[in-house]
Amino acid sequence: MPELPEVETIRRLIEPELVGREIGRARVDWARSVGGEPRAFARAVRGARVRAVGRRGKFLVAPLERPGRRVDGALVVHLRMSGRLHVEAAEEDPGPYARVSCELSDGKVLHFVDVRKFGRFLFRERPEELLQHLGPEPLGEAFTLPWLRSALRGRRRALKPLLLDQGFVAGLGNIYVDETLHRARLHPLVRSDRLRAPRVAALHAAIRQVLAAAIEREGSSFDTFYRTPEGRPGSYQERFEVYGRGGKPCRRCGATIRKIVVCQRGTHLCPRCQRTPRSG
DNA sequence: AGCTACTCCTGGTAGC
DNA sequence: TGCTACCAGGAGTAGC
Repeated sequence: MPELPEVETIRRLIEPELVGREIGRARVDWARSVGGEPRAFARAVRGARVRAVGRRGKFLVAPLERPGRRVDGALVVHLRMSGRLHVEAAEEDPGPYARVSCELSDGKVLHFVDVRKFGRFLFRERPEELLQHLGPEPLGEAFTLPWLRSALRGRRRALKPLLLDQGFVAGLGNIYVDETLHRARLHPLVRSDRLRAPRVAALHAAIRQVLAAAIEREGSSFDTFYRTPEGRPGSYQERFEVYGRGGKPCRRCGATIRKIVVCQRGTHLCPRCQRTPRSG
């Protein structure tokens, strides 16, 4: 599902399609996608100009310029499980799952397509309020090794749920947590405050390496959901070491990859590379 | 503080 | 073939 690398790929590809365009009429086919008030949403974005398309964690944030309005505000988009963004010609059919469609001043239309309806396509006068709970960007300057060491020590939580917690670090999801933990040779149930310094360094490096490599390959597509806005699948799934590889041999040691459940999430690991918490 | 369960949704698939 | 039951999955919320 779209995690940081997929969202960043979408951001890079869609930004030139949106920056400088003015939003005209907005059509909302599923009220909850815009937070429940279709008319208020349409009124808020009408006449707004897109200044940029940024990313914070798994959120896309597009600051707007709204001449004559009290506050400029921003579009805040979260794709969750199945959300996609498409910029298409007006006569193009976005299909049955288009939840929000915004006409653009260049004649095209921005469609928010979301089969499972978990995603959000919101307007916020103060977008920072929605984002303030997020932890540091794992590829940003604040995510340093000393920060991670002290943050891990300050919590007493299993690594997997902690890394999935967007308030701890922003942008990791189920796939990249599993891949990261395998790379760092850490079991998902190891308690955060029990990690020794070399393991913390391995985790810090693994998070950055996995995310950077995935962005380089335009994210991962292993089902029909994720595509770049140009319709292309990413290719990082070809590099998966554990995710979706239950029953197959670990490429590093040959042991059979196991699939277990941790906090209601499918969790993939190599029992030899990633020793259980007890055996350290 | 951290855990578990529950909710939101739908397409896909397993089982009959 | 056609039906039902169940599952995945991010994140917010509630209760313990």
